[in-house]
Order: sequence, then C-alpha cells, then structure tokens
Amino acid sequence: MPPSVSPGRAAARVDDLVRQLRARGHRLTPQRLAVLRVLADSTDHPSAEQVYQRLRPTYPMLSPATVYKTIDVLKAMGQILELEFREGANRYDVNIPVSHPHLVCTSCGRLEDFDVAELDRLAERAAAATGFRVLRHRLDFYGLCPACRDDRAD
Amino acid sequence: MPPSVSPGRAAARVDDLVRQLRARGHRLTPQRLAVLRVLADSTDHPSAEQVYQRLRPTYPMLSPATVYKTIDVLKAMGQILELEFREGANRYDVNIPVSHPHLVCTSCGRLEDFDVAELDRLAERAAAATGFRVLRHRLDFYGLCPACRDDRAD
DNA sequence: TTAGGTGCAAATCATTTGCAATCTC
DNA sequence: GAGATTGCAAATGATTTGCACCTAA
Repeated sequence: MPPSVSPGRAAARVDDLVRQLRARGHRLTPQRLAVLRVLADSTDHPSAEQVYQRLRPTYPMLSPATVYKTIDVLKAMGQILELEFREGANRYDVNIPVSHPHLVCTSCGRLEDFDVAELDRLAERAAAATGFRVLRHRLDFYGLCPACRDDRAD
Repeated sequence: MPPSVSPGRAAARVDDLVRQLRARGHRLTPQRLAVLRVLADSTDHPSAEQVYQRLRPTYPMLSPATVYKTIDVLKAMGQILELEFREGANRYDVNIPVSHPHLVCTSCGRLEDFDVAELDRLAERAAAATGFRVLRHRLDFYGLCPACRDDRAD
C-alpha cells in the first residue's frame, strides 16, 4: 500500500484543484477526478504509470493517455511538480507544486522531500552572479535509502 | 564556434583519459580519440548529438552510436558527468566529472557551471537527517540567460 | 447542443542493442 | 590472430499525438 497523506488534507487539495480546473473551463470526468485523488493522496511521488496502475482495479476502462493528459493540464496550471528522469519515468508531486529538494534512492526508486532553507538565497546569489533570471531549481541528492544501504551489507 | 578551454588544458585532459582507457584494456581508435578531443575541448556541455555534429565535417564516417559508446566507457570510468534531461538530449562534461551546480537557460539551452561551496555540507546534512547514503547530487537553476532575458523585452 | 475529454493505436525521439565487418594491439 | 570497436539498422520505452467517438455542462 503506497504511503498517503491525511484524508482531510488530500480531499481539500482535490477540491482546490477541481475549483481551479472549473475556473479554467475544464470539465470534471470520473477519470480525471480519480487521477486527481490518487495524486493528492500520494506522498511517494508516483509516476504516470504508477497512477495508472493504482487506478486500474477500480477503473478498468482508464487509459494511460488520460493520465498523461490530466498531468498536462495540471502542469499548465502550475499545480504539479514534475521531476524528470531520462531513465525510468518522470515522478510527480501535486501537493507541493513548487521546486524543492529531494532524496532519491538509486536502488529502489524511493523519493522523499528534504527541506533546505538556504536554497532561495543560493538561487538569488546565482542570479546576481550570472545575470540569469532564475525561475525554478532542482536539488536532488542521489544515493541509497536506509533499507537499500543495509541490503548491501556494509 | 563553440566555446573551448585552453588548448594546453584540453590536450592534458585527453592524454589523461587516453592513459586511463589503456589501463583498462581499451583500444584507441581515431573515432574515439576525436570524441575525447571534442569533449575535452568543450565548456558548453555538449550533447552526444552535438559532439557528433562537430565531428561530421572531419570524420564523415563517424556514427552516432560510436559517440554514445565512447561516452558509455567514460561513464564506466567515472570520467564524465552526465546531466540527464527527459526532453532534449543529455549533456556532458568531461572536464569536471563530479557533481556540481549548473545554470540552465530554458530558452536557448545554454548551460554553465556555478560554484556553491556549501553543497557538500548540505549533502551531509541530508544524509544525517534521513539515513540515506548520499553518493552524488544535482543542483540546477533554471531560467533565462542574459541574452534570452533581454530578448523577451522585460 | 457543443466544446472538451477519452482511449486506442501510431508516431516521436534520444538512446541502446544485435551483429557482421573491420580495425588495434 | 584475438578480441575490442565500428556502423548500420532495428529495438526500446516513456511520452505525445491524431482522430473518431463520447459526455459533461
């Protein structure tokens, strides 16, 4: 069973997203609502494929393309954070849709948040030093999570 | 004309890589040497395709697969840093083959180094706080480089 | 009624791989 | 001469897209 956020918070986030979709003239289909619910309920940064797999038992008619298209709409609204990976699928976070650091286990794929207060200051410094207009960032630490570290009997 | 490092430094790096290849029992073909030279001579973090294009005039017989395979060997030796991008090609740095921060222009693809002294400390803090064994990291700031910022008439 | 949405299947595109021919050592 | 390397072409795999049908508003 994948980890989830408190039911109340997830529901509130879904309501929030539904309101924003409607405000943009989007429709609310059962498939789209189901995708929103899975995303809002997850803390493990699922891939599109994982969202699809979690919904298949309940929505056998769902297609992967619909999951991707729903994610596209959320991206256009700036309401989902996409973590791109060339090998393996992209991972998503609809609960904290702005740039923030992560720890990534290169063995099992576990992906968790990690707070770094000074990041914004670093971004400002980078902008000032180079003349770039910095709009977002990505800070990932890659390695082995506790479980995978122990498996490798160190 | 792509930016390049000082001829002496690039040549020394090529010599270094050639030595390491030989030590591992690899052979030195004209194609492979040419790829090493382009990589060592570049500061703009070229993609495999860009390496291929830069060599085509001089080595019309070269194939993209050979560029990829040479990069694979360098990866196995830990002598090249690979920056993965899901959309667009991966970018490479053979001159500083360890994790270090970058600024990335999302408009023109410009990619340059940026030093952040406190990063190692942050990595240690992340490791201590979560139990992960942190092996490498990635810090990218995304935005508009000075030229692209001005183009958008702000 | 009518855009927007869905789902299938085909297309995309950087990268990888199988394999016969060709080189380096 | 042996084994690594090359280059072509086909395969891969996550994601995107075209399009006929459907359905929420």
